[in-house]
Amino acid sequence: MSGKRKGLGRATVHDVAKLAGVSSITVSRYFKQPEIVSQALRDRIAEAVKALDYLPNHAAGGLASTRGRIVAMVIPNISGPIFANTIQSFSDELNRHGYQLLLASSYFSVEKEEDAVRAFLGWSPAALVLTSQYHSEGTERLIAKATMPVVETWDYVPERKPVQVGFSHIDVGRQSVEYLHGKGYKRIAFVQNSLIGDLSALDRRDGYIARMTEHGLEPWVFVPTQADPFEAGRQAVNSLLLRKQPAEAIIFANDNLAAGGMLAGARAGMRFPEDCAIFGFGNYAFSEMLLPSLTTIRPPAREIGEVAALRILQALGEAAAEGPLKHLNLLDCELIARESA
Amino acid sequence: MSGKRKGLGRATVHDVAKLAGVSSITVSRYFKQPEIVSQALRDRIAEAVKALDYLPNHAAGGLASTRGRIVAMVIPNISGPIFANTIQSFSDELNRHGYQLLLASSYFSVEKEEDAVRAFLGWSPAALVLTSQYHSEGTERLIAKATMPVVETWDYVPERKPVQVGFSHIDVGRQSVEYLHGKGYKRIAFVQNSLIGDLSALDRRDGYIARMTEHGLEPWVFVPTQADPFEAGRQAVNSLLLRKQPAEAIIFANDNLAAGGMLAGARAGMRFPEDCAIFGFGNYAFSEMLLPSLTTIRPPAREIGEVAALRILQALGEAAAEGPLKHLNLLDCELIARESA
DNA sequence: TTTCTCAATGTTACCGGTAACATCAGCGAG
DNA sequence: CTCGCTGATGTTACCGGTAACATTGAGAAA
Repeated sequence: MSGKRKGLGRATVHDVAKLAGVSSITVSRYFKQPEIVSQALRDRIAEAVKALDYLPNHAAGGLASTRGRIVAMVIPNISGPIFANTIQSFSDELNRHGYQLLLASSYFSVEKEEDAVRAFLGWSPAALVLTSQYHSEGTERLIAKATMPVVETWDYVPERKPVQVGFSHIDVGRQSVEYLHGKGYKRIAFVQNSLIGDLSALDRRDGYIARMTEHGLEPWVFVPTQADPFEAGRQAVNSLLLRKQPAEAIIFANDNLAAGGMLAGARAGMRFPEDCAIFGFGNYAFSEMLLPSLTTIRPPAREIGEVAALRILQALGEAAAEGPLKHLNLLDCELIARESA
Repeated sequence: MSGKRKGLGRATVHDVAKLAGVSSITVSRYFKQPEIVSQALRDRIAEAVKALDYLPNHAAGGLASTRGRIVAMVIPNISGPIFANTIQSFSDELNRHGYQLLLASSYFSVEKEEDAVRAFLGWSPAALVLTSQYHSEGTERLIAKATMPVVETWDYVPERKPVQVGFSHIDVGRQSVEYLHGKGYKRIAFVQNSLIGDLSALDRRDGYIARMTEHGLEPWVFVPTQADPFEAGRQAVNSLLLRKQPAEAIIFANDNLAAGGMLAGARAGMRFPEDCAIFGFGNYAFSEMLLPSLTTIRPPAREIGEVAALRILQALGEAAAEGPLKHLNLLDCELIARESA
């Protein structure tokens, strides 16, 4: 009932200290390094904490120690079928160690990404996580100057300075070709997604082109004009199959397109894989529920989140159990052969 | 090269102030209320900010003003098919107004939820968002004492003190019955999910039971023992259809179960809806891609996020454009009639 | 007994902003 | 010409913790 400034009205370390008859720093130590506080004081403090319903103010703590327990992540989207697993596992692993997740989405826009990074840096997060290796110049400058660990996920390009946790999209493209080629298919087309900005998908296309060429086969890339993945898939199937020399197999840039294509084809009386083999990417939740179930490549979404969190915790000195080399940063995709190819 | 405490090594308001030849509070005002700073000083400050690459430290600002620009949200899960849209739209709307989202998942565990709430309160978020009306006692106590706005989502029970933004699960159950009853089905079964903890799903079941009873029909609830939704669906279909008096229609607690059931049935040669009508809940991404496409109810996931954000912004005085009553807090679900029922 | 060591605890100042109040210049009214 | 008011800017202290250094006391070593 007096202080000029109001505060939040909550109990502070000082209140706890007074009640427990110790100094405030001891209360602070009770939380950060309980082992250096004597049992007697620990008990008294615990009692006071409970009596006052004390909750530490992390903003104050972070300010004083210049190392908050927040980790910031920018991801293209939350609601898409791809990244949610990464966010989930990343968040869980962090929470387990007492860190909190600050999240924003970029929608594959490097400008939005930069805005988010700028806003996040204001919170001095303990670490910063981005998606892919492609950023704006501004972002590059910010992360170059950043003092906290920076991790790039969903891509693996070890030459870059930030730590990478991901996989090679180019190899995914090659792997898809390899699988279909091994099954005897020759006229293998690739359907790109029309989503502007997802640069990594273009890497997969490049891998496809490279491997096709190595096999002496002619690459055949179709770029849908429809934005809706469903419609785009239909468009691709119509264009690639209703012709004299139809495609024998189609690699879609993602499972959404593949499903759209298959569904359009099925409703038009086509049969897969008899009329054409279908190959996707992403292993979305529905992929195994389709008829025929979709052959695809599962990106290590969950693993990326886990390993990224692990690397960050290590960098922050929370090393914990796991041996430092239990995981490598280059993760494997899993080819899931189902009915469609 | 001197100060006892190191700081983050970044430029501060004081640095900017010195360079611009003003006092630090003026720099602070430049950011919070530019209109009360003279044009001359604004220019000088802007220059200094750019020269030093100054980024405001939000932790310090939040501490001093006791109102940070962080909003905390606890949600059952991120990677499931349901909540991602809510998170996405919520986060987008907040970002648009300069707020950041702090996120944690509870996995339908009220204890985990309480842990998250406790951790979040330490950041003195500007607002707190929870899912559903069911919490632990500890959580109830915490939010009762909380000074910031608290919003509960995905449920609408206006009697409660926290603001609600959601829909009535009981009505969803009734609505499902109504639709099938209107199509002439009598032996309508309900397949509950076995996911322990999702209390709202039980409300849907109760709505089903109530409406069935009102129609003079006998409720018929099947509880799968399998945890995997796919397997659970199969189990339900086998149990409900391979009998003398098979079910004519089945309402599944969610689309995952429905899809699992339909797929199991299809592979066993059953035809839907000829042999049995199938009705889901959730309108998951795959639901329109199934063969037959799934009749279901779309919860207003995206709208919940938007309205929750709007309510919070209003409570924080960021009123902004939207008239206060443009949205109500009780949102509508959309029944999507497709092929399966 | 004296000195030294080390573990337990306290004192002080500071992290980077901003609320509250003070000051000051310019200007119209009396 | 002085007074009072208003808008622009500055001073001071404080938000709630914790780093760095100081102090204390008990037991070990001399």
